[in-house]
Amino acid sequence: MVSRTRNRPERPATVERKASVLEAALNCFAVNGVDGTTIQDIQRSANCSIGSLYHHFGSKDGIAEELFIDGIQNLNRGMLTKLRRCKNGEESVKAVVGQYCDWSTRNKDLARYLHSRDIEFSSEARIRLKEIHRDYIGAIYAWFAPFVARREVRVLPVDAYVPLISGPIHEYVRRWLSGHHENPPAKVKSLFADAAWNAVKG
Amino acid sequence: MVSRTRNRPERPATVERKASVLEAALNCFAVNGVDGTTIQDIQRSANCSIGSLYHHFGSKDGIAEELFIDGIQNLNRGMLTKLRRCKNGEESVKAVVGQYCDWSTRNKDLARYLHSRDIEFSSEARIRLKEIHRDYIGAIYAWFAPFVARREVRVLPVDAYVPLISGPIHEYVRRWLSGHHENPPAKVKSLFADAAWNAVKG
DNA sequence: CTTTTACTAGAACGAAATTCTAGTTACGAT
DNA sequence: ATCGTAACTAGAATTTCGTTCTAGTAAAAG
Repeated sequence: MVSRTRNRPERPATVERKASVLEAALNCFAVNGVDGTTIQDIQRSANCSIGSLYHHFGSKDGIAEELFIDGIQNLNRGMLTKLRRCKNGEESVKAVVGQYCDWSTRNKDLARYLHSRDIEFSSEARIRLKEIHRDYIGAIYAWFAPFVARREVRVLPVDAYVPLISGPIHEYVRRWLSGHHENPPAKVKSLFADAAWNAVKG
Repeated sequence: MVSRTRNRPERPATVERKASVLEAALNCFAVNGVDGTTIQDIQRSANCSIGSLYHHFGSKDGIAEELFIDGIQNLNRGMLTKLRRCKNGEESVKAVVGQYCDWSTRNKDLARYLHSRDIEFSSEARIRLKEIHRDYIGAIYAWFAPFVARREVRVLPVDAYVPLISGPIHEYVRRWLSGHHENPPAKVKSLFADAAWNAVKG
């Protein structure tokens, strides 16, 4: 477990195989849920052996964790890239909402999986996730700090910004992903973007 | 499975036993997570036999489902009761936020469990949950309809109300329950209540 | 060319969910 | 009151499924 993640670079075949396993796993999870998916399902779907799975991921939860972490990082990266093209507080707040809509629509299965929280994370993975979250939130706050400083954005308890800006669209998307309502996020994007800006503007 | 749920009323001892199993299960889930809890853990903790568990609940997921459904209904009931004491749109919207804070604080383990989504629901349970949700949402909309009719509350796409009103506080509470921030919901209750009202007032 | 290490393979193992068989207890009908 | 039936309890037997283990093959390093 220790030696696997350090040292030598992975062979090209390894990178491919790991990617194909994660893809296969996501498909299985999307169809049968995490618990409903067996190691054999993944192994068959990825055309590899059990030994290979365990060599690369260590456990079933290991696969689930890596998929989860990759997904979060993909989402975060996209968000920061989008954000850094914005010129002011209003554009930024609205971009957060818009990007979340777009990403979730483009990556439905992955979005559903990230919402599902069906994974028993190892303590290592939990620590890793905390780090990722801390770094991400740090970058986000750093981006918004100037807008708050010049009172473009309202001063609030730090923990309140994310819920106020992203809470409604998260809730909407979660419901949409589980089939609760008709309109795809694109249809309500600007409504929620306006509401978010309204909630935090100075 | 079919005959169990119809026909004869349950004996008093049965009601007690089922309740004690659900309580035991919630404790185990809170400590070790759903996956980390074995049937034996529950069985020992509830002082009953494996046969008894399977007689009453059919499976481990059956226990998890019933706990989930009971929890949702408890939450819904409390919300409607609170709501029906309100006199106007503003009071109602703010009551939704306040009641959610209070309930989650009073029932931390259950709230965490409801947020966890760690359950593979059977199709029966999924249908049941849809029904419950439909009825609940129906009652909520019926309550708010008059306020919308007289433009106390803004006219919006139906699917937007819940996310706009409850989205932020849901997000906040979810983060609080998983240890992300300091302030208990009570501390930010009025902030989020005001924001919710602001988002939907006419 | 040899040695080492990454990687693949699938049979064997063990833990935990579920099923099965054999009961016991409550309760309505006769 | 007692008989028959269905609710309920019990825990051993079985099955399922994640994980480990042993035996290899392919590829890179020396």
